[in-house]
Amino acid sequence: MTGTASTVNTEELHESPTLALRTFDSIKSDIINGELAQGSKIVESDLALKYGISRGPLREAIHRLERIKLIVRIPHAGSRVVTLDTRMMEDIYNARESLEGMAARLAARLMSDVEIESLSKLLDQHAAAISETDGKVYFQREGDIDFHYRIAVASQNQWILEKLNGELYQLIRMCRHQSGQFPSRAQTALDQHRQIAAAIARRDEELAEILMRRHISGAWEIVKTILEDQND
Amino acid sequence: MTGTASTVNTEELHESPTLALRTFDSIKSDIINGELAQGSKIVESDLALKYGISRGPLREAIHRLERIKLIVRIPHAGSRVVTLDTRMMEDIYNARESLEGMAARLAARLMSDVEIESLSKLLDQHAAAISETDGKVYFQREGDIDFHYRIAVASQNQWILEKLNGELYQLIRMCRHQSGQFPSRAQTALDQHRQIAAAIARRDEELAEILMRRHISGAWEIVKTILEDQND
DNA sequence: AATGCTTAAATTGTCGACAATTTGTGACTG
DNA sequence: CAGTCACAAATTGTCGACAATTTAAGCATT
Repeated sequence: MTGTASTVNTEELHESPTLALRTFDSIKSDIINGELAQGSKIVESDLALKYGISRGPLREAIHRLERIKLIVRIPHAGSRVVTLDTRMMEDIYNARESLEGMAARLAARLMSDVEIESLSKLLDQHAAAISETDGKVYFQREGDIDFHYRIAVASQNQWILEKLNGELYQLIRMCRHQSGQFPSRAQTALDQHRQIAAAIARRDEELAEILMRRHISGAWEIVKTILEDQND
Repeated sequence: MTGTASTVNTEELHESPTLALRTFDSIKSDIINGELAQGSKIVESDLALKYGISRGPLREAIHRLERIKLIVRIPHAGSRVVTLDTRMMEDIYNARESLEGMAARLAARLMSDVEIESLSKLLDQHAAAISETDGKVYFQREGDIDFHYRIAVASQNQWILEKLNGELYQLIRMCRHQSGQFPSRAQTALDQHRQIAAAIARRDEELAEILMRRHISGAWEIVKTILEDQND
């Protein structure tokens, strides 16, 4: 670990060894950024042409996108980009709450002292970034996910890590990206992160889980009102 | 809902509309039943021949099996049937504990009165089956999962339901099936199920979640010792 | 005899063409 | 004029062949 990066790029940097995986990454970005609109129909031959590959690997890419719920597929009837409604996001946030709560509990049990130290430094960097930009931290989005990502890794639970990082965070990124700017919650979020980190440092599994769950359910309350205001 | 079925078949009964999906189901059964041994190599051309299809749909089936973790895949290097070690099962049970805890909480909040009544009747049927067979309930396996399945449905959380039913339960079934007979825990399990159902009927979200988590973590302690004894 | 390189076999990745299914269109009938 | 059936277009599902990559085996070299 270099310790210099304030944001961790969770994507693979080295080119994927297969066409299908590279295309999967491309389409994933296009969906998250909104270049492929929500609910728009996916026609295999069109996309194959657009990305310059044949239908075989493209189909695999689509299947992988279905796996992480960015695409909805119906046999013989084709596939569409997912449409994020409030109902679905509530499911996501509830699942995230329980999973990350467990992750925080496990992290409190298993994290090494040097990891805990490193986590603390990460939060210092976030604090610095907040005061520098006077609360309008642009990278708060990624920085926030960065903190949660570290907890997930520290849990040493592969299943949970994979679901959070590969699926839930993607959907949350997409939702954030396509819902305009969020109110600057950077300072309160950081405070809560600090409390969680402190509980972990104290090896207080119970408290770490409770604080993490409260943190996420609080975030959901905000997102919920935004989504509801949007659709009225 | 008919109310007559004591065990719910969670698989699709009507033939799947596509070759890939049918083959997916076949291979899935073969893996869970142990006809395809853990860790054995999967060669696409061989399996395609065995199931009488071409490599295209077979590849899709394999991808779906990878998705639910019954197969592990490495690009260009082929795929193998998963090997269930203690480490992995611990991840599974920890994830299950948090997810089903949340499901029980949501069920306590959202379940309709008639659903609660039906759940109670299901437990009566389980009790009858236990006394009939004098504790040696053969279908306890499925019956147990049946109860948990109902809670997952009642949570009305699609994401959680899909992960539990499509992924975690499959792995647990496979683990049970390939670890010989488990000690008859039918009576204690039923008692705990009754307590959970009672908490749900009382709309006590907090208690429902706690009891469900305790129930599952207790089950893990048993499974854990079995797995450890096995590998020594 | 052990190690490293070269080559051959086996296996996966990719492609384009064909078959099966669904969806949309339009004529026909009540 | 509404509803239904048949037909045609578009799209997905399936297949077999070819290309790229990994794994293994065999040979030469130290």
